[in-house]
Amino acid sequence: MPPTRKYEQRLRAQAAVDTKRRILDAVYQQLVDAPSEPVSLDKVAKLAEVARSTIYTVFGSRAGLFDALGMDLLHRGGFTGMVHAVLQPDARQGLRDGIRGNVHMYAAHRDVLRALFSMAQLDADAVGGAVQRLEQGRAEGMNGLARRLHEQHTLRDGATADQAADVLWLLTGFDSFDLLFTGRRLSTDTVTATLADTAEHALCRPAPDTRQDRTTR
Amino acid sequence: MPPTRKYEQRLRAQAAVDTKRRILDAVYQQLVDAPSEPVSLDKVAKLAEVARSTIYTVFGSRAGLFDALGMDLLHRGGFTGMVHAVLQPDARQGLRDGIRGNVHMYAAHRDVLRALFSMAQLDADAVGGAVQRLEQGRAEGMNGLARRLHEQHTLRDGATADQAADVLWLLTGFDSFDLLFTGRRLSTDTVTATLADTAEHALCRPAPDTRQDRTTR
DNA sequence: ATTTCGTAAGACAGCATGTCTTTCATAAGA
DNA sequence: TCTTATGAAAGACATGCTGTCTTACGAAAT
Repeated sequence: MPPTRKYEQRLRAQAAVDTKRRILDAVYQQLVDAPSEPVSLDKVAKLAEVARSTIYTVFGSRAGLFDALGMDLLHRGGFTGMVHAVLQPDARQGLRDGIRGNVHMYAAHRDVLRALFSMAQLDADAVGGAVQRLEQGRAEGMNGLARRLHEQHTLRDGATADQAADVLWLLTGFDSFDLLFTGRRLSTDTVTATLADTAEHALCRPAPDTRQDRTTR
Repeated sequence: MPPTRKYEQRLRAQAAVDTKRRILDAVYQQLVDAPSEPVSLDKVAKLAEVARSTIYTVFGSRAGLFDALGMDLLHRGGFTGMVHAVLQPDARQGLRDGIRGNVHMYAAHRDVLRALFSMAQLDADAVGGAVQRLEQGRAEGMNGLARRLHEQHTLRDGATADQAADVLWLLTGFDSFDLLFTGRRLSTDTVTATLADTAEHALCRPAPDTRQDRTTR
């Protein structure tokens, strides 16, 4: 039967939010503690001090849980600041600041993002649409940046906006970051410098004033 | 008790090799048919027309199977030709030919390699050491190429051999290929051109004669 | 003719997922 | 204060996959 009287939540709604948080934090922690072994909801439930069935009532499914984790990172992980960095008036500076912001964000959540991206590759609907949405936003951002680099006559001779979009898409991807960060054990600053230098040399005409070679290792 | 008399295989050894082949082909096929859903040994066994237990007696474990698949690709996938491409006298030409060979190999086995690499990231010992060995070979190859680019004075001013090795490592990775090939739906030729152009502009002094901008899309 | 070994067939335990039902405690409404 | 809606716990259950083990057969080698 339908509810016979209205019933607005106040305190208990907050409790529900807390439960959600505890569960999300538990998955996050589980991935940080054991980055390269499979996550079972049983462990997550115990870590969050929650019944395993509660995960299902709150997130609907395993995929829903990881989808929520992705959205959580998207909102709390500094994505919005990065978007603003890319959108600043000077496209060339936007390129560098965007890459820097990107790398910092990737580095801060490396293990969790690695798991999310790999899961998405391996099992299409294992993480809901979180990764897809995230990547689509990045694609649009890089297309826009490429167009603005072109409009501001920053691209080198022979480079088109389309080509620039491809290269930017490549160099701002999580995998590119991780290939250098984890694969070559470079610091975040060195990764930033490497990616930014590569992008500028590949796409832009020689800089008028800025020195663009990384110095630290 | 130990074998009481010597017993050399001839015909049956060949049959064993055939069985092994059928199983490896079945996993390969399974990954090509359903690239983004988990593989169960049950399906593989049915596809290979083999008892599931046979997979264990032949490969020891699930990880052993995928490890063998990786080794199989390494030997039959054209890796050796690629190594020779990189090692030719002219380092700069080795760079371009190496990238071209790399991309062709990645494209020919895209789905299977995607699965192997993602599995390796997600679960450390899910594919044995196949991916690690493969990647270590690539790392050494790129270190050597970077050194030779440096010795032949091909690197642009301000670029060191170490930096070149980092960038080459990045641009010859499977993930970089796939970011462009699958993520941007570029053809293998366009991916080759994009990666090679990016590498040259990022690392080399301006080419004396060769035109180095991709034309096709 | 006898022995060895690759393979089939299947039982079994362990673990994870997903669904469902029952129960409890607590805050909101009356 | 009394009732009701609801978040959450607890746990049973079916399903599917992995990994190990045992038994049995048939064909090739001796």
